[in-house]
Amino acid sequence: MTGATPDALLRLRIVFGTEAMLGPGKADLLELIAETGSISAAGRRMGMSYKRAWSLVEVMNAIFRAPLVVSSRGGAKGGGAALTDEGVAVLAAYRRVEAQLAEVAAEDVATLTAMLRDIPDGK
Amino acid sequence: MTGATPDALLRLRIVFGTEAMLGPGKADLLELIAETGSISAAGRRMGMSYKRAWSLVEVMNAIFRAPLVVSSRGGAKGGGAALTDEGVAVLAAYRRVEAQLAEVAAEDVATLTAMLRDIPDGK
DNA sequence: CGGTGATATGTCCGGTGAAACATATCGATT
DNA sequence: AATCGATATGTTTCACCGGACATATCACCG
Repeated sequence: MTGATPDALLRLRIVFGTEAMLGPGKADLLELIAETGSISAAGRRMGMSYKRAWSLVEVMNAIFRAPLVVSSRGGAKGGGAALTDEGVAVLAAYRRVEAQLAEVAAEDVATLTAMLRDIPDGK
Repeated sequence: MTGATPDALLRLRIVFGTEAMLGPGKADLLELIAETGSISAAGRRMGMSYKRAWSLVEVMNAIFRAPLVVSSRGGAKGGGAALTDEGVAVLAAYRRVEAQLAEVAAEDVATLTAMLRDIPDGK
């Protein structure tokens, strides 16, 4: 039961190059980092190992000119992480596209759903 | 180098249940089956084994009430496959959503692209 | 009736990505 | 200086997906 992402009806991935891409996983992670102020806490909430969460952050920071996440070690609470302005902007852009997608896709998705054999779980 | 899909800027996946989903791979496959009249030819074009192509078709036919692809064995040319009306409809719906997505996402995608470190290949 | 070419399926095997485990490091606070 | 919690990173193991093979089957046509 990895249960990575609950189950969004529409999953969007923005592919930049061969390696660089932004999907639901990284977006959710960004959001949770902003919310929790910690990479590990964010990863925990998503049910992924700290290692994985951290490596995703590493990738994101690598593909963008400016880092999306800044982190600090040590200190009273051990450390922490936060989104930079760029991180906030990237997350916002992704969410915006997601929302607009949901809007324009609604009709066709309804059509497709109606053609399905059975509804696995009343989503 | 599987190189399934060259590199679409926007990859869309419509998730129905836990197993049932429709993404670029299945959509492209449907399109190529319609075009070639053959599962194996379609798979070949996409650089995938016949087995894989066939299994994708199997899944699609399973999750929808009516099969999207009908196939026949034997005959002068050995056999063949074609899309049903439902198959055509599903493909059309998917492509429509894709197109609309590209439209509404253009601006934000441009923003994100501008924030990237380097352009891998002038896509 | 045998050749043909594509569908239909099964098995095996290897590579890949992720999980699991293991540390090392840092620095404000106490 | 000792503690604490989170960052930072390496290594090893493992499960799973997909590719490569291997066949069986079918029906039209020459």
